[in-house]
Amino acid sequence: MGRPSSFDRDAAIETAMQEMWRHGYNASSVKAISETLGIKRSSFYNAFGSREELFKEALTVYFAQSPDNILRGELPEMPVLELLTNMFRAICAARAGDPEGRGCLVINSLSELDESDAELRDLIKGAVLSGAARLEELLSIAVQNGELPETTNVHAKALALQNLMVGINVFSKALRDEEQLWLSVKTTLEGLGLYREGNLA
Amino acid sequence: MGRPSSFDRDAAIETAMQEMWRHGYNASSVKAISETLGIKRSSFYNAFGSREELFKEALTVYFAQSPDNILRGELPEMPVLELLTNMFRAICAARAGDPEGRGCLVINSLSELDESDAELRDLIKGAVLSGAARLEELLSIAVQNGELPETTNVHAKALALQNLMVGINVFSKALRDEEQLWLSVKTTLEGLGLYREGNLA
DNA sequence: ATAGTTTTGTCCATATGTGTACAAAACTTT
DNA sequence: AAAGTTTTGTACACATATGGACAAAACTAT
Repeated sequence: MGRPSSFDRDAAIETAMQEMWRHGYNASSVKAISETLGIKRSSFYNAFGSREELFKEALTVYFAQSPDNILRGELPEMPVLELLTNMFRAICAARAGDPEGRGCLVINSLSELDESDAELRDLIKGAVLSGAARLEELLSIAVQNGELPETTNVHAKALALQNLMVGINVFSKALRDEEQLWLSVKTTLEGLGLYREGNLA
Repeated sequence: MGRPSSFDRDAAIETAMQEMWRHGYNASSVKAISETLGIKRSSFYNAFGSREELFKEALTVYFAQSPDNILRGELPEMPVLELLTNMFRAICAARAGDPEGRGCLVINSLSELDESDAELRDLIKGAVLSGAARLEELLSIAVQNGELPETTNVHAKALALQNLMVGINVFSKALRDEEQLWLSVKTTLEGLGLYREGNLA
């Protein structure tokens, strides 16, 4: 029913997400994205409503493929500390491996968005803070599992971990070498008593 | 000689720096800054040459008042670890104390700038990497002073510290409470064996 | 006061960017 | 084929943004 769309909506979101990741939210104007997609702005507005709505859809796509997505979905059967170590190693690999050095879309947005985009900013803030909350849950599980001593201050360590994660996502833009990046992370993890050798599963 | 400027150039740079800090480099157009300063764009170009040149001058002003400026100037007479602990505490206080939650101008720029501003991006990258180098120097001094054991891997710890610093400057945009922010930092510093109680001098 | 210098206001051309309006195009269903 | 629906192309009105040109304004030094 109705005229069919000339483009694949999902593929368009993926492309738009890559553009926003590359150039940032504000630099990704409706005009620019539309031209990248090879569609008219009228089609853009028709398909996505607004740039802000598209960004939200792009975020969902981003989350699904992000190296820290174990902070959102369900957990694999694996010791928690091994899981965390693997996650951090995966982040280092992804950030250093990106030839464009784009860092993390979410963290870039946290940096970029100011009061003028209050709603999006709060969305991003929420994502970051819930990441910290999730890390705290994971550490609590590790305590229950006997992977960590009962005396562990899981709240403090979760905040430290989230800070480490935010840091690496931005630091990776300046420090382009994966070994150095990982050294930085591993050193911190070891200091926190949270580093575990593990299989790269 | 010649017609006198209608505005204070230094004050204008300070104001422009605050605007760029608030809204980011790209959002700070020549038009916007000129209007904030209450001058015409012709005066802007005449006084500063270009937006990029003004940004460089703004960076100098920023560095001078940044809570991490001990990473550039000369060192106060103080144990190194105490100095570092104080610096991190000062960063937490500054970031949490900023009602606008602007984070750090340099780190924001590292996040924001992409290939299209290659020169500025390299400038910022350099600043961040030289921060890491300076931290490594400081830790080496601490080893020489006997504040740290000879076996300390100063390179690894310096990278971890710089990562911590980058992290806190961005994380502070989501985590607005100074106590929580400091808890995150203190936990990491303790883990690295670099935390020292000290006077707030 | 006159000559020289620098800043400033105004105008230009051009490009980008937003959001809406509306008719033509391209479908589906009956 | 006709009616209904959705996408698309084109146009409009407006604001933002860049950077240059150039004359008027506001000073200093002679």
